[in-house]
Amino acid sequence: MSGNVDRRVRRTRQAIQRALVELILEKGYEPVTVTDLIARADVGRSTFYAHYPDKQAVLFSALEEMAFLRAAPRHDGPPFSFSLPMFEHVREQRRLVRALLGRRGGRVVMAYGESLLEDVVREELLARGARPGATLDLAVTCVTGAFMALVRKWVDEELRATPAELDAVFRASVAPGVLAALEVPGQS
Amino acid sequence: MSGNVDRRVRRTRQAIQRALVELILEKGYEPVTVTDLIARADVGRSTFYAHYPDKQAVLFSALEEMAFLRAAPRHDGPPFSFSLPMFEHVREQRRLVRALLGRRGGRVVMAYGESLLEDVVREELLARGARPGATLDLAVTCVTGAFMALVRKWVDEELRATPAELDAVFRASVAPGVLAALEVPGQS
DNA sequence: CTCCTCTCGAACAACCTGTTCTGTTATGAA
DNA sequence: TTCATAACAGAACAGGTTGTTCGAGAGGAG
Repeated sequence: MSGNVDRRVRRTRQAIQRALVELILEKGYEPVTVTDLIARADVGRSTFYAHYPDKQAVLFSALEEMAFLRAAPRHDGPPFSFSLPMFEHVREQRRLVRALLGRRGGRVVMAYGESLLEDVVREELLARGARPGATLDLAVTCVTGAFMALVRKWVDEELRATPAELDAVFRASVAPGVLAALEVPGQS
Repeated sequence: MSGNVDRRVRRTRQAIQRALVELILEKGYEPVTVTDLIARADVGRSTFYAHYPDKQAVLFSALEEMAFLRAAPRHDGPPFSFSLPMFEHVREQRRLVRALLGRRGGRVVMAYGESLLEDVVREELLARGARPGATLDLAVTCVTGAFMALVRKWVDEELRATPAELDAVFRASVAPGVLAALEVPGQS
């Protein structure tokens, strides 16, 4: 009894989520219709609405798979060391991430992903001694914006690079300025 | 004869664009229908399709007003000095920018705005002596991503700050790292 | 095996789209 | 001012999507 739910329910939800990812990769998020989804998932129309109120709800359920954006940061190593593991994780789940965060993805998901990452960044900066305030908020936005932009372009294959290269340029680009602006020591 | 077009044409197109901006601010881009648009603009259905093939075409026509993202950078002052004038311009056109680039805006416009800004950033870095290559591409993405993230949050009023504050934190956060990573001197 | 949940598939009204048509009005040129 | 014409309004249209409802049937839990 995985998850304590009927096997049929698992099968149905999984089929719908899988179908959504496939269809987003083919046509982008917005053009995907519920009719497309149930055709691809081979599921009855009423069945769909028994599980999800609309298309967007499927999106959010698929989002759980992107929980790596919530990974707890380490505060002892070099700054923003969440970066390398995340890029590696993104590479492993490239299909999913491209569907959700890539160019063809929806706007809502991007905002959600950004907010997850913001928490990670803010937490690390606070742990390193930054003081809460407007400047911290701005800096967090910069760091998050830069990282997410890299991820978006990377999964869309507008950038060709290895996780290590992405990580190196990302950290080298934002860490010095941000840490100095917040008066935080570079290494612990 | 402004623009050498029939006055009725100007009136119609303007009304439709204005209606789109209003409706995006009220409900977001995606839920806006052509039927909404023509009702708000008080324009006949056939008239709409005589001017635009679809909703998205209106969006792109409104985009022309955001040409300030294409402003030519100066290469003599401090790095990334396009930032302050742009933030000021954004403040003046807050309504429009929020509709197009803000949370309720569409994904396509965001990509378009990002690509405009990327050109500006890349041009400046090349003028400062950076060498073309993968590292430059990554750095440009970081800078652009950080800037656009600030703009998005600012117009959506998730950040409260003056253009000068935004400019200061933005430049302080990204300039040192990026210039160092590209082996470019800090000041000319 | 039995019961109950889940699923199927059809049918539905309501909405939106993009096109076509006819008749009307405003515009710019003469 | 007059006038030909380009632009407009408004209705009607087929085709597609949405979200709901219903009864019949299949599949899993116990």
